[in-house]
This record gives sequence, C-alpha cells and structure tokens, in this order.
Amino acid sequence: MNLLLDTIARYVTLTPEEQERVVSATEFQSYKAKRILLKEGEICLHSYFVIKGILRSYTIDENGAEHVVSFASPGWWIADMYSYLSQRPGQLYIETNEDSEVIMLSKENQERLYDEVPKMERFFRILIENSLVANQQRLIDNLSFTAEARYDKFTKKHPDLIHCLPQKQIASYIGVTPEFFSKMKARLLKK
Amino acid sequence: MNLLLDTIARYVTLTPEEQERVVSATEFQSYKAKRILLKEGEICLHSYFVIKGILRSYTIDENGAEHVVSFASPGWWIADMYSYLSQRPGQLYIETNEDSEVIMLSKENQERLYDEVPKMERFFRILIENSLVANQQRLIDNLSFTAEARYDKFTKKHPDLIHCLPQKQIASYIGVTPEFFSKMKARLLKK
DNA sequence: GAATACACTTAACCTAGATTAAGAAATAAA
DNA sequence: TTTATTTCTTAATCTAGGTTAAGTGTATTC
Repeated sequence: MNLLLDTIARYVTLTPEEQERVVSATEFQSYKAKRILLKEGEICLHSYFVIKGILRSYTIDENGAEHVVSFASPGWWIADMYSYLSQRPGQLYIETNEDSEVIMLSKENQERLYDEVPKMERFFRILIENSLVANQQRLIDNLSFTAEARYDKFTKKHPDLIHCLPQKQIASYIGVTPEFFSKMKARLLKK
Repeated sequence: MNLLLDTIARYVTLTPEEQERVVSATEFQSYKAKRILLKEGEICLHSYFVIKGILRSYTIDENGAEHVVSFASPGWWIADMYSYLSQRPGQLYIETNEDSEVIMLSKENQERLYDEVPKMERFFRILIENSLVANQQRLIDNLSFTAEARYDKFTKKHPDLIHCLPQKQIASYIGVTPEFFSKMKARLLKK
C-alpha cells in the first residue's frame, strides 16, 4: 500500500491525515493473470494503480486487430482515460498480463479527494501532464521514425518490460504485426 | 481579451478579483503571418492562447520532413508541452499560419497562478485531461485507421479548419505526404 | 502425458503509401 | 505585368510493412 503514498510523495507532501484520506478513498484488489478488468463499450469506473504485476490497455479495431495503448507496471496508473473522465462507454480493454495487485480509485472518490485534499489535484495534474508529454512523443515517433527505430527506443526506455512481455504485445505497441516484428528482430540479429 | 475569461468560465467560476489576477498574469501579443514563435532547441517560455488567427506546432525529422503536431484556432492553447513544462530545450516549432493575436502565459506566472487562484489549477487540469484524451485517440486512429479514414475524421472534427489550412499541412497532420494526399483526394472525388 | 491452444518463425506474395520528377496553378514579390 | 516562389497535381517507380499460409516450439488443460 505504501507504493502509492511514496509515489505521491515524489510530487506533493501530504500530512498524515491527508494520507489517511487518500488511503480510505482507494480500494485494494488482486487479480489472476489474463483477467479482463474492462471491455469495449463499458464505463471505466476506476483507475488502477499497479502494485504488483503488469496490466495493459488496448483497442480491437474493425478487422479484429489488437492495438496496445499502454502498459502499466508497479508504480504506474492505467485506465481508459476517455471513459473514466467522461463516465461514458469507452473503446478500450484493460487486462492483467500476469497475477497482479492494484489499488483502485473511482471517479467519485477522486473528485471528492480533489476537494478534501487540494494537493491531490496538483498530484494528478502533474501526472497527467507527464502522460500527455509521453503520449505526444509517441505520436511524433510513430509519424517520423521507422519501426526499427521505435523498437530501439522502446527497449531503451523499458528494458525491464522487454523480458516479461510477449513479443506480439511489443509489436502491437510499436505499431507493427507480429510477423513483421519477428522478421525485423531476425534482421537486427544479423548485424 | 474576454475570450480567455469566457473559456475559463466554462470550467470554473472566478470572482472578479480572481479574473483580474488571471489577466495580469498574462500578456497580449500580435504577430504577422508565418512568424516563427519557437524553434527546435529553444525553451518554450510561454504557452499561447489564440484570440485570432491560427498557429501550428510541428517537428522536422532527420530527413527534413515536417510533421504537424497540432493546430490552434481561437479559443485553443498551444505550446511545446515537453519544453514548457520542463523548461528544457524542445523539438517543436511553433508558427503563425496567418496574422494572429495571442495571450501569452509564462510558466512562472502559471505556477504563481496555481497558488493564488487554486481554481486555475483545476481549469488547467481539466484542459490537459482533454488534450490527453484527444491525443490518445489520435494515436489509436493512426494505428488502426487508413489515411482516408483519418482524413474523413479530420474533416468532420474540424470543418472550419479545412478551408483555411494549406493541404500540405492537413496531409502532414494526418500523417501522409502531400503527393499521396493529393492522389487520395482525387480518388475520393470520383466516388 | 496426450491434446489443444497459443506464441513465434519463415517465406512468398501483396499493397498503402513514399519517392522522384515534372508540369500546372496559384501567391507573392518586384 | 512579369518573375519568382510556393502549392498542388499527376504519373511512374519503389519499399516498408501487411497478408496469407504453413511449420515449429511451448504452455496450458484435461
């Protein structure tokens, strides 16, 4: 449970009472591997802060192809932001990759927290700023780099994830098919 | 000058004194068409709220190709978010498309505003949430849709912009070359 | 521990979109 | 009004990455 408070402490300083309010606004939960927490068309009622394991979010397009939107390892949040913020049906799936533990925060409780503990509004503001920057960078990378360069960037940025994710998920994240990814990897080994 | 206060009023309610603080934290500026406000390698000192005209942000990749990251028409903000938030050299250019008027807000003044007028922290939090959602959607669209579908979405989402942007900028925004864009448009006309 | 499903590889062939090049239209500049 | 500069179009050719298909691990299930 401390991972959350430690993460918050990196951005804002909470009093013990404020920490208590944060804790009581959240809910602990653990899930088996391959458990789907959210499906397309559902409303994303919680955002998840990962304590243990790995979650991922993805869409399935009209041809049935899966596109990974994000991975979340311990210390990171995951949600269908559109659906969570608007409380309307979204397009994302959220699924555990392995046995996982999360802390759940509902939209209501988050809004209540903003009023009770204004520092939490700052905390989340900064978190979202960081997501926005990362996301924008990923967009730029997709527009201007080759698949090989994107893979290279991914391995450097997430050296830990490389080993515990199935290749097809990495392929999907960088935006290529598993077949092409496999071919590309073989090509890279020859160098 | 009222466009800014009106926009803010859509999300939070400010007292007259708070409005005054907002106004005095900002600075008005007008620019001729094709004026570059920010270059790659520079620090983005301000974020710009557009009153009149159109601005755009873009990167230039290693092959010299331009990639439009965003357009801003009246009522919208634009900045190199990475550089603005971190106050480090960024990779984006920001340029006026036409004669334009903007309201400028520096990072310092924005942070001061957060403390003086906490509602402004909420305002910007919501704004950034919206950007994040839009940006994530654009990423998904790039991964799962064809260029034609992305163009179609763009025309529906920004019917106003279609007519006042050079085609090559629209092509760049949706992620294709001007030549392919031209071919695609001709193809669409035949239907 | 056989059976089934799933992840990964390889290879032949295919296509959306890129590149190159050259001309036509439109803007701007002089 | 002419000249330059930039934008847009068209067409031929090329390529990064997709598709299809078949085969080889490797988990998972019963």
